[in-house]
Order: sequence, then structure tokens, then C-alpha cells
Amino acid sequence: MASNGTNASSRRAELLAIAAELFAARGFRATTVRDIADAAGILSGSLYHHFDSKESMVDEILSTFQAGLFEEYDAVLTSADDARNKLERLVRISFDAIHRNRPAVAIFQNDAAVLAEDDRFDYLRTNNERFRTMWMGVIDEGIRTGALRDDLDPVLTYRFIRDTVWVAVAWYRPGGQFSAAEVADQYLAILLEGLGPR
Amino acid sequence: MASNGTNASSRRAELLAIAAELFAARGFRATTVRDIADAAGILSGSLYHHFDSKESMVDEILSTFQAGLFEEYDAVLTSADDARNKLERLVRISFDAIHRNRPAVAIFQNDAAVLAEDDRFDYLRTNNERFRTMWMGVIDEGIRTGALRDDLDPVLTYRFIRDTVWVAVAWYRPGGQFSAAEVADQYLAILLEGLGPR
DNA sequence: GTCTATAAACTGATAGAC
DNA sequence: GTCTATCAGTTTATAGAC
Repeated sequence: MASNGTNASSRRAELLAIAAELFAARGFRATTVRDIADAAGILSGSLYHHFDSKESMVDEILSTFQAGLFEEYDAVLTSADDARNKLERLVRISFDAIHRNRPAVAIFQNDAAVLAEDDRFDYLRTNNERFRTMWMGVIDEGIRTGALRDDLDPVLTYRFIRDTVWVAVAWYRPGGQFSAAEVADQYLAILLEGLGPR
Repeated sequence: MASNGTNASSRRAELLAIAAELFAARGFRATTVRDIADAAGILSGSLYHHFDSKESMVDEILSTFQAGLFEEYDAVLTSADDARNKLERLVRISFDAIHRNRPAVAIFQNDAAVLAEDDRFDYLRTNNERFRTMWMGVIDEGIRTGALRDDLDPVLTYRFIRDTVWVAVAWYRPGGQFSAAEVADQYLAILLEGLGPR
């Protein structure tokens, strides 16, 4: 039951979760409202009692996910940790986000770029810029304080970290061989120490 | 003009290139045959003089790209180089493939998983396995010979390398700030030596 | 909250003229 | 090699009954 205690919002969340799984697996465009309704055991017209449109469903999925992620990132960035620790914590939070919100992350990875062309999804572009600023702040601080090597381009470094982390949604499965925390451990080991012999 | 010297095959290649750009930018499913025809300056029905279906277009784009890539990979793997050099060469070839076949790589990244569910695209699954075997062979050899550290899971290492390289298609643009070779240099530096201070 | 019924637009593909 | 014309199926979305 949701915080307002109504069954309506619980049903809404249920339908959103079903839609998110389908969007993540087949893509937003390739998923029809009939697919979603079928998976929910209702008829397609009934979906419009809960949502304005297919777009409003993916909108709510993405905006809710991003709001939660930024909250967690903020807690790290406003802490007293040094750059190296902040970087590690951001990476761990991100892998954990893949664990807890896999469909939303997958939709973001696969469909956000096209969705962002629509005015309705302006916030995707705004949030991308905010996201980038957060990471770049930590990376720049790390380079300045000597926690990170200084012979690489910071922007390429940012893209490398960002892509490496989020692209894992393509293969990560909860309950698989490695937990999100174990994947984060190994990824951080490669990222910070490299694959070469030690 | 194509190797067989006909205008027909040249026009075909031209239409395929147009389709590939659209598939890469908007997704296979979201791109209509009318979109392709519009971009080519013809009517949608005329496309069917050159191709059986929309699927046969993406089929040709992906299979042609993969055939070329495997040829280049094979040349590396049958060479006398040690594991470390083979790994470097595979990474460089891959970034160069992004440079030369950006649309095909993007389509592979975004749409191949869904396409592969269709029997027609069985070869995508077969090729994925072959691709994995090639990379894992080099990684395992590197660990065995001491060229790569031995305290990480080889499969996670493979995924890390694979994802980091190919996901760059999402932002790499020919003529941008860094060439494909420069990107490969910096990625290899992070991959092999890590981001930590030296 | 779901169903019945249906509209209006879009989509992949075809047949035959030019 | 492209166009005209068009079909059959699909898709998002709506209006009102239950």
C-alpha cells in the first residue's frame, strides 16, 4: 500500500512496474499499450483510467528514478569525504541503483536519448547536465588532490566511468553469480588499479 | 561504384547507408520505411524494388559489419603476438570499427538483443558466442602468462572490456575532439594501468 | 477499475503503370 | 528505378456502459 493508503496508487505502481519491465526488455517504441494491458491482465482501454498516455508512463518511470538517484548522489557530494572516497561511493550507489531499479536504468540507457528530443522530456537533458557536473566535480578534485592520475583527459575519464557503470544494466541480473556490491568491487579494482599485473 | 560496376548495387549501398543512419539514430522499430524513403528522396514503395523488407535491410547492415569485424579480429588472433599485444590490438581495431561503421555498431548495441529473438537473426547469437570466445581466449592467456592480474573474475573482466569499448559509440563522433586512435590510447591507459596515481 | 466498441492515424508491404 | 494507388493489420486513444 502506498503512503496515501489508497488502492488506486498501489494499482498504479503495479501497472508502472509491469510497463517498466516491458519497456526495458523490448524498448519503449516497440512496446504497445496492448502488451502492457495483456501483461497486467486487463484490456488496453482500461490503462487510460490510470494514465494519460504511454508517454506519461515512461515519464513517471524515468523522473521518479532520477529523483531518487540524485538524492543519493547529493548525500555523497555534501559529505566530508575526499575525492577518492566520493568516487567509490558514487560508483557503489550506481551499481546498487541498477540492482534496485533495473528496468528504469535500462529504459534510460536505451530510450532516453530519443525521448529527450521531445519537449516533454526536457528534464532529461537538464538532469544529464547536472549528473555530469556532479561526476566531473569529483573527478577534477581527484586530479587536483593527487588521488587520480593527471595525464588523462578529464572528460574522457568521466565518460569512461559513466559508461562502464551504467552499461552493466545490459547483463546484470539480481540473483546472478555476482551481487551488485561484488560487481562494484571488481569494477572499482579495474578502474582504479587497472588490469595490468601488480 | 561498387566492385561489380553496376549502378544498381551502388544505389543499394546508398539506400542501406541512409537506412543505417536512421536505424542508429532512432532505433530499428521506431524508423519507418517511409522515413527511409523520405530521407532517400523516393516513395516508400520504391524501396521494395531493392529490398524484400525492412528486416532484410537491417540484416544486411549487421551481417556485413560483423563479417568485416571478424576478419580483422582473426588476423590478430592468428598472429604471433603475446596476449598483452593482442588485447591492445583488439581494442584498437574495435575503436576503429566504431569510427568506420558507427551506424552499424549503434544498431548492434541498441537493437541486436531484440532482433536476435527472431530465427532470421540466429547468426547474431552465434557470432556473439564466437566473439566472446575470441576475447576470453586472449584474456585467459593474459592471466596465465602474467600479462594481466589474476585476482579478478575473467568473465567480469571480459564484460568490462567489451562494454567499455563498444558503448563509446553512444558519444563518439568522427571529426570530434579526439580521434578513434586517441580515444583507444586513453581507454587502454585506464584499462591497463587504472585511474589511480602512478 | 474494467469492459465494450470504435475512431483516426500509421505501418509494412504489394501490383501494375511509366 | 520510381511512382500511383491501395490493402490489411496495427496502434494510440476515447466515450460511455457496467
